[in-house]
Amino acid sequence: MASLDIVFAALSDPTRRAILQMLLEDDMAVTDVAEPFAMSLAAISKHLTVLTNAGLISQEKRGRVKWCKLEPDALRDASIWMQSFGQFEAVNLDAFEAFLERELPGNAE
Amino acid sequence: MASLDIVFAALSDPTRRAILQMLLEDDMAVTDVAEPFAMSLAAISKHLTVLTNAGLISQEKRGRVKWCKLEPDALRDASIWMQSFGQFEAVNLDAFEAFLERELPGNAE
DNA sequence: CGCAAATTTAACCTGTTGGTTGAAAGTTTG
DNA sequence: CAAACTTTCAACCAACAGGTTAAATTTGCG
Repeated sequence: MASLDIVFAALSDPTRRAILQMLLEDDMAVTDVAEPFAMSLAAISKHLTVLTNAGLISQEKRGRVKWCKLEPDALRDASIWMQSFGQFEAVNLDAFEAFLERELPGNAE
Repeated sequence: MASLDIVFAALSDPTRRAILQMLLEDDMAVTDVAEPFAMSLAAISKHLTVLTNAGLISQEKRGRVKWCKLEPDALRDASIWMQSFGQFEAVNLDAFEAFLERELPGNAE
């Protein structure tokens, strides 16, 4: 399990967060991940390595294409760490309630 | 409002996360924040600047002592960003439910 | 086979991070 | 006032991050 250090550092780059958002939609090949960005394939390849080391994505090579897949479990530790901040949770009640309504229809409230 | 870049980068250092945890207990002077750590006061001062720039703490000088105070609102954006990961939320249901039970007794479920 | 495609590696550059030490600045107190 | 205390500033350093380009690697295909 990647440490919080590694996970938060991986999340601190906007390119990498954008990549994660893209992978929410679907698994993607490296070349397709790189397409929207104004930087070299090599740079994107490095970003993908960082995300992989953080456990935020996994990569599977099929043929000459390497597919990138979101691994959302890695966010759990980071989120749990945040939740340890009791004072914070009170602030964020609205977001949590919205989440609950969406995720557990007819259960919350 | 500090960007996600800055907030996540601030959270990626274990010394800074430890400082935040300490400030959960109570506001603290810079010297007292530094006491448990095996590094110079100047280094801690820099860490506190990073946390301040991220909006995670505030500092108020009273006399010759500068008091550090947790500002948990800054974590909200980061948390909301994480919540945009639908697949992640499903994984984290237990933690969210535990939070709800603790925070909204008699309301959830 | 031989070329094209997909991705990584290597070498390099620049800027930033996290730490150091020593001096400086502002504040309190004897 | 002078000494002590709290904190920051300045200069420096080693290590790392994020980008580049060019070459290498692996795989698919006519």
